[in-house]
Amino acid sequence: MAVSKGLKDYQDRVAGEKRAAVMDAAITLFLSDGYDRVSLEAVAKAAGVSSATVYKHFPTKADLFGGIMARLWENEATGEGGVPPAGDPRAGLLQIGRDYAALLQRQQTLDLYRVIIAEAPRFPELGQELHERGKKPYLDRLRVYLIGEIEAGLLSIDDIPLAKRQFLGMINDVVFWPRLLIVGLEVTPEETEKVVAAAVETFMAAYAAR
Amino acid sequence: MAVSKGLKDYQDRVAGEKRAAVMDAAITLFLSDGYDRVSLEAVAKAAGVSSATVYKHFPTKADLFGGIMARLWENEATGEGGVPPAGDPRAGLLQIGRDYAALLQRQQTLDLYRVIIAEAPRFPELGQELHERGKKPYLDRLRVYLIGEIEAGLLSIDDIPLAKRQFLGMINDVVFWPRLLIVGLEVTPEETEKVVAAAVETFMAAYAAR
DNA sequence: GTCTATAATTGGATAGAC
DNA sequence: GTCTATCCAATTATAGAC
Repeated sequence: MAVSKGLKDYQDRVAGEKRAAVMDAAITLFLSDGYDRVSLEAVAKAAGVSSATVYKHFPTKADLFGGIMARLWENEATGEGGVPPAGDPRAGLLQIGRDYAALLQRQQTLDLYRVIIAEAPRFPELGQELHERGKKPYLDRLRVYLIGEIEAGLLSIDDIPLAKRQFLGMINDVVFWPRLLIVGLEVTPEETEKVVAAAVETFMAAYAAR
Repeated sequence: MAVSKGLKDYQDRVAGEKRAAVMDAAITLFLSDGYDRVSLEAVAKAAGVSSATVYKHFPTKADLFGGIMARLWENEATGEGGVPPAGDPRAGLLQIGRDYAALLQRQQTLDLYRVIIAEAPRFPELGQELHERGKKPYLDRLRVYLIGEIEAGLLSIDDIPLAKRQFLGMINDVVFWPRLLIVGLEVTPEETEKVVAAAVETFMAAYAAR
């Protein structure tokens, strides 16, 4: 009994390790090559297992792909930074804008968006989920923050959802969007900082309470 | 002689028609399914020719894909509308913003961006070209227009390239970007108009000459 | 659970007849 | 130029031994 229990534990541990290895390999490959160009044999090879093992853990390629994306989002720190204190709109907007820009600057964010955009017609729930997990945390943070500043009498905003998107859009469209089309395009930290600061100024010009 | 010349003309005409049919079929398929999921046999079938004929006109699948994208851009009317006259910044910005939003609203624009973003790592020149052909005409139009209004003393802008991107970014991020992730998401004409108008107001708050 | 070996299908690309 | 028929490589997925 003790022996067979020990054996089972061992098998479970190995299975867990192999499963993790498969997922790690799949993440790397899917993010760099896209869904269609990745064969499960390539995943198996990169993970150091046989393709049959891959199929034991993930019935189909689509299941593997879907499982992986969920795991990637777990790793993403979404609520990082929290909501800045009210009282200084420029400072608060700068902080949120910088955090957002930092997320957009990561290579993994770029690869992830590229793959999900490509597969959105075939995996609609993944596109939906990336939108929720990627952008919404910042939209939510921004909403709470803006309401605070409005209550403090420092900002005056009619349509808050629209104002939020304007702010993030001014950043997004320079720092992230072009890099999806032009591979290898670099945006320097200085440029990023300039863009965020300019977004804050334009936003304040429109929405500062008079 | 006359006969063989007539025969050659006939063959040329047929070849041209088949070539056009192949390109039409390929456009439809590539835009809806993406590069990898389209087989050349499917293209041949949809075009009503054999796969060997496809290969006579386009040596490789990549050649076919590249040839098609170039043709799509020819069809796009890029400079439409021209530069609005200076004198009324709100009116001019509204016009350019509406034209831009209209381009972004087309299904074909969405499909094209999706496919090119997905293949940008493998076809870097296509991503570059889409950026030039898609966004740049509006950036150029906007630049010329803004300079006119600045010279007329109605706007005051330090960093024109940045201001341009802010304006288009405020539109783009609401009207286009989310639709790449959330398939089937509709943006109504009313919403679009509201977003464009709001972008104009925010822009004016920041850049109107005092 | 994991592996080796392989089945079954499909894809890109070509040879040769007309 | 176009077609039929086909080659060859790669891919998803499974069967059966350990």
